[in-house]
Amino acid sequence: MMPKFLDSLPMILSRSLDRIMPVYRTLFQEHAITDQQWRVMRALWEQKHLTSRQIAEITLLPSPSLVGILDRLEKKGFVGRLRSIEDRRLVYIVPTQAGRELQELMLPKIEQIHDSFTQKVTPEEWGELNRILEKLNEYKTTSEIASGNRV
Amino acid sequence: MMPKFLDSLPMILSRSLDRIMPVYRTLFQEHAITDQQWRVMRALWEQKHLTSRQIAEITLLPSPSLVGILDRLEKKGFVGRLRSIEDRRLVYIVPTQAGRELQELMLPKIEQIHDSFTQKVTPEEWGELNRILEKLNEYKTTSEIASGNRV
DNA sequence: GTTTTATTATTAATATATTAATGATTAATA
DNA sequence: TATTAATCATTAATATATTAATAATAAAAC
Repeated sequence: MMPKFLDSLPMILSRSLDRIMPVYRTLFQEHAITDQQWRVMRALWEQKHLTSRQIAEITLLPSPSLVGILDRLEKKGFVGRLRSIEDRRLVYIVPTQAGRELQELMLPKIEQIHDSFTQKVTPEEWGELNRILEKLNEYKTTSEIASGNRV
Repeated sequence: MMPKFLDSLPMILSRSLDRIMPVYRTLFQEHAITDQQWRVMRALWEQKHLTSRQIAEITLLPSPSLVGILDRLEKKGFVGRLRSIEDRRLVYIVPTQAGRELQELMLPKIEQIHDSFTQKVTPEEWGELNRILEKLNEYKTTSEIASGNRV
């Protein structure tokens, strides 16, 4: 009855990420950027610009982290910051020419890696994975959990 | 044909973790410990002691991070460090009385949360999830990926 | 129109991740 | 057994995560 620690949801997901990320990271290192920095560049793909907030939502990166990540991407010359005129609270993040070139260079290989993963399972299994994870992601209030309700 | 960024394996796993961890974190915060600190305490459950290296393997926490995590758990009085006599390179991590009490206190609620997740899907789906993730975790050399082999 | 409330990006403080390197110790080998 | 190689915990340097707070600005309410 006692759930094995190693079989808990956080552990099985973390274990998968631990196995998967090194494959991507080899590519990232060739271009001297980090996982998070690539996430930002990838989000800018086919976009003229995005606000910091939009990038945080798309990439799942927390806003406070994003400040430093964008600082470093800016220093590397891959993005620029542009303060909005209509709403001066907003800051638009814009990929530079070098940023676009990096995207063009990396995206095919990223997709290649992605394919190498999806092709390890059948299309049905890939669909199942997404469907089951979505089901687990469904919102449940902490009060429900605290009260021990078995839904 | 172009895989959607948001549907990539790292993103779907990260998104799940982002949804799941806050549920656990509410409990962690009640006891003023972090995710990682709980992982260590949980690994010590029903163990007299574990080496730092063993804990790293079980918890998936990187060794360099573990040093600080153990420092803080030690300062909180939940674990102790014991240098091995047979092999003086080893350091045994031992839960203190307070550490045991924390485990006893938290474990039932942790299991309750775990159940609340598994019960969102059928037993078959839970099995499928684990099986599919295992399949995706299977090792593939970076050279295979670089060469673009479709296995 | 002025006060209040929300929103956006950011800072601050602490904890952790990543990669490479190091000191102490033990195992392996010539 | 003297040397070399491997192992364990740790440090160092940089990047990111988490939570709370703040400054600037905009929207809402009065």
